[in-house]
Amino acid sequence: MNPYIKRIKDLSYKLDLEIHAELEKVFVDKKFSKGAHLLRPGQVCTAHLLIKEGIARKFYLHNHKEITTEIYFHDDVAVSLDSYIMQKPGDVYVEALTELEVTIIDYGRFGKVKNTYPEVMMLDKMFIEYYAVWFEQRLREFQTLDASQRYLKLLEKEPQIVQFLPVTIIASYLNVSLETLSRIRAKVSSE
Amino acid sequence: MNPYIKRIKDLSYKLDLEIHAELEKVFVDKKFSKGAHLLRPGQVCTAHLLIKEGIARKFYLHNHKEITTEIYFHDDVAVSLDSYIMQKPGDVYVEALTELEVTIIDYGRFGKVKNTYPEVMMLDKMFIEYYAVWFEQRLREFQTLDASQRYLKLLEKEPQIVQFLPVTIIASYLNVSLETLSRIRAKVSSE
DNA sequence: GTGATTATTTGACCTAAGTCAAATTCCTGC
DNA sequence: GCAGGAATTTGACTTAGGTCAAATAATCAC
Repeated sequence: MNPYIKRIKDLSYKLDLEIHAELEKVFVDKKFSKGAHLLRPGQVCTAHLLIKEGIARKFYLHNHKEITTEIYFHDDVAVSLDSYIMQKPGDVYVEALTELEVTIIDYGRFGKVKNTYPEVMMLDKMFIEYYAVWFEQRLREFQTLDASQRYLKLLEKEPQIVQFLPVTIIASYLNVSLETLSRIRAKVSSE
Repeated sequence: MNPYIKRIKDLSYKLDLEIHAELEKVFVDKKFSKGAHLLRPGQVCTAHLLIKEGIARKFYLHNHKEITTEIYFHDDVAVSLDSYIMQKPGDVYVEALTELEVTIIDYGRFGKVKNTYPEVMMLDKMFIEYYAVWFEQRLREFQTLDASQRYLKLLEKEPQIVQFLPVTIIASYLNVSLETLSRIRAKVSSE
């Protein structure tokens, strides 16, 4: 398991029952159907979205082209970071790629629990740390790897993405054209 | 001013004297000469480095090529995030590009203050938030802009970088070859 | 199953940016 | 000021990956 995730889980197991009970009150489960938008540009991101079941992605539009920034599976948390932190309108979509079940963690209500219990604040901080390091690593991949290497790394690190999703989305996640991705796949599988 | 920086400054002005005094005790000033390495691969990043005077950068090596990830000026904070959070050996250099004065904020000693005063923990969290959003934006620039657009954006957002630093470093920050950067500059200045 | 629609692959061609090499220009120390 | 070295620019050539278009292949509705 990713050491950052492990750290978060370890701490959350240690929380006492009272805190757990308070957190439970903040959680609200909700279902979305395939293709639904859980968040759109212009909206303020007022919640963390914890994925319980299904697949989702975050993307933004650039010159009418969709650029996928993250793909979420079970236990991942979807959030438009800038919009959430500043509570200002964002510019991304969060979209259900399959039938989806999520736990919604409301900004305001979670904030209250956070301010009451330092452990919860710590948990929140660890989440941001994970996010920051994840982004730093992803940036490095763009700086150091060419298209095929990025694909191979994805295949290795997140085979579920390659297995379950159409090339259009994988290509936009790798920041290559779908034709190029198709050629990369042809080459890789012929080897 | 960047809204994230403003948020951090606003909160830090509000801290009461007691906390300020505690923080002061943690700060240690130090000078480095041009070319010095404040951090090297293999070392654990045990401090935040707050730049007081001069310019520094962070970079890593990839295939014997230096890739500059950040460039720091007055009031910026240099830290190898992954190494600092996990207190494990990192893989980056922090280098003084000029004569340099920094305030060193030790991990362990700062941690104690953080755990005593929730406001300081909050301050620390805000710093990480800034970092995460900064990385997310930088990633977007690589995903959506070509070499000239990245250069023009840098010229607009951080003219000091372009003014004071050699093309080699700017090029490695923009992730282009120095020849390409030189051609971009020739074109831009002839327009 | 069959036709229609959508996703993927393949082909031909183009362009941004890289590499290697040579030519300048800019700094230094003396 | 000048010789030597570094930094920068310019030129010629190559290449990864993009675009546009056509051909298959897969999926869905009925």
